[in-house]
Amino acid sequence: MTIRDLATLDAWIAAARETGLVAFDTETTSLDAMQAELVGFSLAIADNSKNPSGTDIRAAYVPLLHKTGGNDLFSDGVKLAENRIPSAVALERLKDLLEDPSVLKIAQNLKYDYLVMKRHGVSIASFDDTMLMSYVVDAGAGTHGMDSLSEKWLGHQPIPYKDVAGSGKSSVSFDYVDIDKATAYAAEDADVTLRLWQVLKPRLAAKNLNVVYERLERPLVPVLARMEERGITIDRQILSRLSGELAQGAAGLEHEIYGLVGESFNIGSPKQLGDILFGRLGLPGGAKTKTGQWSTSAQVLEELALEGHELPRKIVDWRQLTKLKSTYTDALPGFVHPETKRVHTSYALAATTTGRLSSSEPNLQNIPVRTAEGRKIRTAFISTPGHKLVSADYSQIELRVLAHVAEIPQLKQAFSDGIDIHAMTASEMFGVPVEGMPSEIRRRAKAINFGIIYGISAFGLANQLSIERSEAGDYIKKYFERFPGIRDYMESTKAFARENGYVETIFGRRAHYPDIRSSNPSHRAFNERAAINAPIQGSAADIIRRAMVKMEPALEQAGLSQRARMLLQVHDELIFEVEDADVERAIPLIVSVMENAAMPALDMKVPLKVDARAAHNWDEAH
DNA sequence: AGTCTCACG
DNA sequence: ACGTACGTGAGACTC
Repeated sequence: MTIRDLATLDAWIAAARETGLVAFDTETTSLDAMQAELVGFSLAIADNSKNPSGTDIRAAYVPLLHKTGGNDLFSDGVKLAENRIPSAVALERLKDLLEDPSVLKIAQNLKYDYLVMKRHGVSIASFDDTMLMSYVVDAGAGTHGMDSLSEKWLGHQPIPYKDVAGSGKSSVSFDYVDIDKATAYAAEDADVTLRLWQVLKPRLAAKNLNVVYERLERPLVPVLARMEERGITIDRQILSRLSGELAQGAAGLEHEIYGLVGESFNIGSPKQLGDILFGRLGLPGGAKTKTGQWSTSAQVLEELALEGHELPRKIVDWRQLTKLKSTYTDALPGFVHPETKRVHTSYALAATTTGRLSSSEPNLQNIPVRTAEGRKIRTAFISTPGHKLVSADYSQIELRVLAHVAEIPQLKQAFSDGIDIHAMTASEMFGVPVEGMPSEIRRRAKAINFGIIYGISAFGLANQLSIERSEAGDYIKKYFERFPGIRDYMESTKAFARENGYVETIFGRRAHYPDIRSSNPSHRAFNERAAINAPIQGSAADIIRRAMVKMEPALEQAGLSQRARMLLQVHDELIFEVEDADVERAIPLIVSVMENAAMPALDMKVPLKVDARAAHNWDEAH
């Protein structure tokens, strides 16, 4: 039903207070929570007040800002629908409900609604998120959007959004959807959300996953919402200047490439490039892509360059410059918010199989760092006047997790003693002293350590080091002789995954691998490597999640919460904006929270180490 | 919409 | 004999 008068809204809110829980959903003008205007909201209530898990659910939609009428009515072409509660009044009532800690609010992807409401002055307290509940129960087994959850658990397909607002060019924002259609759609969403909660709540408990949900997932929602809301400043002048330099560099290379080839073509087209390199010029092809074309990947081109060809190097360089230009210097300014003048990424809490976050629109977890050219992009991420950016990152967190979970004495000892872990690995394997270790030996040991984390294969290691597969196989054999506990750990992880269909992190988070028993050997091997990696990557993800949850209370207690603000997370790194005068005090606190993030719940047998520094921009802080 | 490539941890 | 290093998101090209 549609709620159009205050008395009815009050009655619904009173009913929600009776049962102590209400499903809630916002309807807005944008998928981007930082841009979205609230158009209306829906509520769903389990009617039987003595039995909130009952199936007797009613749902309603409260329109706030729907527009109506045609171009003939007003010069601006719109008029607010009249048959509704004045939005300021409805919002006031809604605020009372959402901020009431004695009523559990249930939403699907709550971070979105949380941000929208926060921007309207409402701070939601006491909530559950069905998307996160599904993620905790089923990470790796499908997506966690409402439509797929409804299909999966309720056998019901909700009204598609495009049936309400249209699609493509003819689509309209939700404020132009008529109220009856909006009600059918929005009320159903709240209804489905409540039903999903009723299904998922007992499943969380049955699988003993409440702790993961309550300590690693749910409390992160407001933390991430605040980070997204704060955003970070970028210097558009720096990006614009870099863009010009990249354009010049790319144009020069383009000219040289056409000169060497003898004609112009689209260098950005892998198809055309492959035809030129391996057809017209007759260069020896390497790997093929899955569609049977010659691969033109950087690795292939680098090898051709090593064989003395002049062209591939220039193509690699051209690719690098155009990548930096299109993905970063040209795209980032488009993400500057018109009002805040900052860039607000969006973090996905339920996107990865392992428990990592992901970042999008824009992705701020893949800002270049590995090349000098790329790092210049980081100089454009700056602190506001009177502040510094502080970057704090875990040192070797995944290898430390591996040392802990696999209980490897030499690794644990090396981390406790603060020894260079790759040099130690090389020393164990090749009998070379750590002092004066040749860099090439260390480089190989480092690649092996990474390979172990990824579920090593001779093929992958050979590829990485550009050596023969047999030689890579010898390294792996040697490694397992020196670290038999790693091989045991990998084998027992595989066995566990085969037996249970999932693996677990140190906090008990599960990552599912439904295809681990595939009869296709390569498919199965792929799942096995992923299953070996997941507890390591996922445990590291758990640890930084704990650090993020603990960070704000710790800053608050130190009186720094207004002066030191967490802005970004990049898997093993947290970036803060800190007032100049507080940097020296904030850094040790941040480091301490991160280094102790796994305690006291977990008794990590390996110390965690965090490096932190402050500077005016991200490049110098990192 | 799918493919290829490449940016990050 | 398979065909792969683990986890992501985005831009350009292609159909």
